[in-house]
Amino acid sequence: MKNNENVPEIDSLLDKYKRGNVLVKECPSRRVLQSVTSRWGVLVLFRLRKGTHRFSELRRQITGVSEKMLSQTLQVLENNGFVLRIAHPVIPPHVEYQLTPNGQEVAMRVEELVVWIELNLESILSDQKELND
Amino acid sequence: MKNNENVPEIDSLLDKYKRGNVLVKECPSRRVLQSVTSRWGVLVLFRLRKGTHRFSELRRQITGVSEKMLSQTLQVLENNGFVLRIAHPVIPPHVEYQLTPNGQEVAMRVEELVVWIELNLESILSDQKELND
DNA sequence: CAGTATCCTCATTGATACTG
DNA sequence: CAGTATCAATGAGGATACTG
Repeated sequence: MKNNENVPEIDSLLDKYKRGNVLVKECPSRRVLQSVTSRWGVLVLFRLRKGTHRFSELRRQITGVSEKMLSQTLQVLENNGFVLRIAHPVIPPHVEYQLTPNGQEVAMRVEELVVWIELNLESILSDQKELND
Repeated sequence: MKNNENVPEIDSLLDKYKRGNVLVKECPSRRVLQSVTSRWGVLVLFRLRKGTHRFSELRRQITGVSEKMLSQTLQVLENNGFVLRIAHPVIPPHVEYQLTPNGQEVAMRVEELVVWIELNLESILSDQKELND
């Protein structure tokens, strides 16, 4: 470590390089990207674009998701500041989830990707190669 | 099964519902979406937007990806018709990867998502909740 | 209703070594 | 160079039961 010169400019360059570059393993942006593009993350963001939803609504609308995965996914998105969790202090519990401003921004872009795929599914499927055994 | 009337309209409705709806578990579009938003899939698509690249180039540029995962990811994207693989019959081997027209379309949308995250990283990080132990 | 806790499985991933 | 093959480890994910 001592024979490695600690040149300020290099540190600064490295920081800049790492700040917003998903191609760099250590860059935080890659973590954020993964939370957004995670298996259930995409679908939750996509669904919340339509507006506020309760836990059980999301659970029913996103076919195949388990309670555990949904709750976990929502927590990650909440921790990243994309989803807002609003718990009404009533019995039985009533919790609503909605997008934050940043959440709106990413969800908008996620939606464009999703919608393109949905609309072009036939074209995509016809291009797919057969995977025999 | 016999007491379940096979009404054509219902079948047709079901088909339409399943055709391009990622929220439905059985819908092929969800598989396609996952291949695109997979851990390394996003990064490969993002990188290939810049143009054709060789295997080893991608391997070096996408920090942290293993040979196995890169090759696997490229195969999936190729099978879905998003990536074109061009192998030049020379020794040593020379293989290039580029986007297909459909690949360009998805990659464009992936890029918008990625770039937004990169540009807004600071805002996102400042919103993040602390996850102590 | 909206979760959490626990246990368990198997798919994804990585390290290493080898090949046309 | 551009992979494949093999094995080992991690963690994503599911089933079930329980709780404020």
